[in-house]
Amino acid sequence: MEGLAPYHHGDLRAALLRSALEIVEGDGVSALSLRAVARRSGVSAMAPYHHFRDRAALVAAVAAKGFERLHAATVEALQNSGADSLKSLVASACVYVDFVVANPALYRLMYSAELADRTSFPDLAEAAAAPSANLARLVATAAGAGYLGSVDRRSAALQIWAMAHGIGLLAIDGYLGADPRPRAIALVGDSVATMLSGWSLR
Amino acid sequence: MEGLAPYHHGDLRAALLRSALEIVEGDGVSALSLRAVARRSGVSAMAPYHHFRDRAALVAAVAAKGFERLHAATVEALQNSGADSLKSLVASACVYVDFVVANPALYRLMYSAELADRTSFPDLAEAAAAPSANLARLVATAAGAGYLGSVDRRSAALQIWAMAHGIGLLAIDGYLGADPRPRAIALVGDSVATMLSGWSLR
DNA sequence: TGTACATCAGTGAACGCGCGTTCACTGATGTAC
DNA sequence: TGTACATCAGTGAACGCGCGTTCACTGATGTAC
Repeated sequence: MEGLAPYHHGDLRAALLRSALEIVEGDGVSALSLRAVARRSGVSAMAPYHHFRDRAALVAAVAAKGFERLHAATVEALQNSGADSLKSLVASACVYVDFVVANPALYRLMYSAELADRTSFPDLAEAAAAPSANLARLVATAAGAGYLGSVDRRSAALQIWAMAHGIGLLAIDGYLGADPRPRAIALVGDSVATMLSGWSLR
Repeated sequence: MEGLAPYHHGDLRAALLRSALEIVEGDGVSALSLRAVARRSGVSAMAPYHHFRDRAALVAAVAAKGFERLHAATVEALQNSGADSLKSLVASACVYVDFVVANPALYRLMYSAELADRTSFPDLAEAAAAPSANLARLVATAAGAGYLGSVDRRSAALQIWAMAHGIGLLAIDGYLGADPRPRAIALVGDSVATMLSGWSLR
């Protein structure tokens, strides 16, 4: 408690998670190891084992944090937009892509193959479900307003999600040029609007 | 030359590449190492260095092979489809997604972050350009047939690509259920058709 | 046709690295009495 | 209020692993003469 390196950290778990996010954004998913996280947190290599069962648990916790942030960003944006369901869908797709571009390595981690099976990580599964549920709600509202024509709600939601996912990934992989953010956001906004107008004809 | 283990292999490079593809599809990108490739080819651990400068070169060569296969699949499908540009676009998007679902780990490798910078791998850059060029051609034809309205060709191509990319990835990541192939193909076909009908209104 | 020799494709041992994980430990914390 | 003690969060040494890469080598191939 004298300011320098007390034996007990206080909130090491949170600190480890913070370090993990920094490592991921700085050097990519492959640089994320328990030892690296410990090192960056200024703690012995074994300390993380008191907070994460193994490497997979750490990775899952980081991914869950990512989904929480993504969800929070979307929710915040929706509070500032009106009740118009087309605008809400477009806006949240734009926020989604903006998140991807702002957190490329984290987003890749959230959808990395090593986390494909989430049955062992219920917290991650729960965190990942929130954005989906949000989208489903927006699509249902749009359907109520007649934007979906006869199109299945689940299909509509998947197509919007896939488009945002795809544009975000292409952007961070360099296929949209050196400064992809404005372009990616414009593209996803356009495409969601196009899909809704296409569907409403059916 | 007596049938068993001749000193010189004959075509080790091709054999190594074949092993690499098997390893990737079997155990994922992270299992792809020079040593593993040598092991599976029944050759000493150092032999691959005569054919690939380092691990990155091997990975790039595998990715290039993937793009070649993807392109070949698309080209073949187009020969069997008619001249209708809407049908051609829908068909090649379906073939694209089919390829992704059939070669999940290879597709992930093709778009992995470690290959984002292709300036050091001109062969890979060239292989990756072929599918894009193909799509651009199809979009140009569709534009000529009035399907694009006033929409920019490059934007249209990017949106179609992003949709196929997104749906393919969601499929192989398990978001489309246990047997995603039919569902993924139906989704991408629907969505491309929707986009074209949406655009033609503008 | 034979031979010398350059070239090339493979071998095998060895190195240093960072990693995950185990183990026995020690210092700090908080609670029961 | 004080003290004994259980609990918990951290340490530090050690292990075995697969990896990329280096190095000096050797056996096979093919070509010049």
